[in-house]
Amino acid sequence: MKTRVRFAPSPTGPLHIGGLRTALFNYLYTKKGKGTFILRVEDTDQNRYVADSEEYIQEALEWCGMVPDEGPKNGGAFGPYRQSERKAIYKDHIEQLIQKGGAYYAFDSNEVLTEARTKAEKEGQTFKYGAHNRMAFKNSLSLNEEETIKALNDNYVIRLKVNSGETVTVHDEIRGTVRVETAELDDKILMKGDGMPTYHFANVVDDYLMKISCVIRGEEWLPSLPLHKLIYSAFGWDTPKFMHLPLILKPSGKGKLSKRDGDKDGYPVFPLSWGKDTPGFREMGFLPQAMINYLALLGWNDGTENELFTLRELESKFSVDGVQKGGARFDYEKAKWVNHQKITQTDTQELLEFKSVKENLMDHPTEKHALLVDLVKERLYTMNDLKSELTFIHSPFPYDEKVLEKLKGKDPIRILSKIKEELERSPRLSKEDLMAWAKENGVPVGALMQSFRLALVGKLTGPDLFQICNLLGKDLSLMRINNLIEFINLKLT
RNA sequence: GGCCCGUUCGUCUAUCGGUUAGGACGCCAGGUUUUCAUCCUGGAAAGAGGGGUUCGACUCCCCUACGGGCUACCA
Repeated sequence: MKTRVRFAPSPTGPLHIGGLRTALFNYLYTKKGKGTFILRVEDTDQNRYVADSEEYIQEALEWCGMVPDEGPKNGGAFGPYRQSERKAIYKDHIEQLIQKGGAYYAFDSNEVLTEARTKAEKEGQTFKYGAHNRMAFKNSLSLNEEETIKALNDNYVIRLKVNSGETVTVHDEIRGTVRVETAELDDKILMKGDGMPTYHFANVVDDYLMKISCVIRGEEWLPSLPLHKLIYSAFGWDTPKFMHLPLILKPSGKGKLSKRDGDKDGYPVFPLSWGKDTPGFREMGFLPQAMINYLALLGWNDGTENELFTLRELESKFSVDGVQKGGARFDYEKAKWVNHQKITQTDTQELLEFKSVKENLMDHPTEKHALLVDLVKERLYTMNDLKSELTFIHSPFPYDEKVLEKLKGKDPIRILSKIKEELERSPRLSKEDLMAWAKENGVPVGALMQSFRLALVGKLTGPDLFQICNLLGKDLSLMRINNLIEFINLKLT
C-alpha cells in the first residue's frame, strides 16, 4: 500500500506547536515511506471558523520546510481538500450508510437531550444515546415510516447505530491493541442539523477516499478510535493504520500547554505570530530548523545520544519505535539551547537571509552585517539577541559607574593615552605590543583591558575587544577613548 | 463519576531480564578568555508504592497511587 498520510487541522486560529509537531511526525512518516504528505482543512464547524487560519497553517508548514504534496493550496487528485467543499460527498455517503442500516435519523430537540443529560449527571451517570434507550427518543427507529417522513421536514441529525454487547478491538502503532465494549460507546451524531458532518464522520470518509495509509494525530483522539473503527465497519471498509501521538504538556503544573502559559512566562506557543500581540517562535528569533529539531526531540529519539538533527536527517532517521508514549513537558530553555546550536552551525550568509536577523540588523549598514553577525554569533540563543549584543556599536554611554570606580587609582588616563598613541601610530592595534607595554610598566593587564573596554563599550561584557576596535575603525575608536579621558578628567575636577 | 492512555534524575530521554542505570537541558565547581558569554573538564541528581513471575527485575503480570485525555449537533 502506498504511503499516504494527512495532517488535518481545523482552521480555528493559529496552529499550536502541538499541532505543528503532529504535522512534523506526519511529514517524517511520509518521507520515510517515500509517500505523499497531504494537508486537509477540517472546517466543518462554522461557528469556530477563523478567517486567515488556513493561510497561517500553510505558511507555518512552509516556514518549517514541510510543504504538503497535496492540499487546498497546491491541489491534488483527491480534492477538494477543504471539508466544507465536500458536503455532497458526505451526503452521498451518509445515505449509503442509512440504506445499509448503519445509521438513522434523530429528531430530538436540544432541550430533551439536555434534560436527559442533566438528569443522568444528577445520578452520577454519563448520558449515552444508544441501544439501551434509543427507542425512548424520537428517531427513525422509534417512529413509523409515515411519522419519520413527516419529521424529516424539520431539523434532524443522523446518528450511527451502535450495537450493544460487542467488543471493538483497535490497534495503535505505538500503544498496541486497545479493546472497548460497545456498551461504552454511544450513537454518535454523524451529520449535524446544519447539514455538515461531524469530525468523526468526515474524518473517516475522507481518510478512506483519500486513501490514507496511516492516520497520525494527537492522543486526544484515542478514545474515539473505537467509534471510528465502527464507522469503517459500517461501510465495510478496511481501516488504515493509526498512530496517536503523546501531548505536549505545560512546563510545570497540570494540563497541556496553552497560550496562557506562554503569555505568563514569556515564551511563544505558536510557530508564527498571530496578530500584533502574539509573537511566534519566528518573531522571537528562532530558526525553523531549531523549531523542528526541538519539536522532534519532544517525544521522539533515534536511540543514540544524538540530539541535533537537520530536517533531512530526521527524514531518514525517523521511526515509530522511537516515539514516546507519555506526554512531554515543554522546556523553553532547551528549545533556546537547540536554537543556539543551530545558529552556531549555520553559515553566516544563510543567517542573514532570515527575517528576524534582517529586522534586528536594520540599524546597521548592510555591508557590515556579516561582520557583525560573525562577531556575536556564538553568543546568540535567539536571533533577537543580536540587538542587545550590538548596542555598543552605537554608543558606549552611559558608562558603567562600577567599572569607573574600580579603575580609580589605576591611572586609567595613562593607559588610555597609551592606547591612543598606539592606535594613532598603527592602523591595526597590536594586542601583543599593548600587553608587552603593560608588563614593562607594571600596569595590570586587567586595568588595561578594562579601561579600553570601558572606553569602547561602556561596560565590561561583550565580544573580543580588538575585533570591536577594528570594526569601529580608527577614528571612532579614538573618539571614544578621548571621550572617556575627558569624562574622567571632568569627574576628577 | 465512567471509559481510555500513561509513569526512569527538576525537565527531555537511553535501557528492549543480568549495566557502577547512560546522554542532553538546567544547576553547581574548575579550566580557557582582557571581561561576560561561548567552549572544555568534573559534580550533584532518577526507576511512584505494594504484591507476584524468575536464579535474577527499571524491564513481564496484577493492584494501588499519581498524571494526562475523552465523556458536545467542537475538533
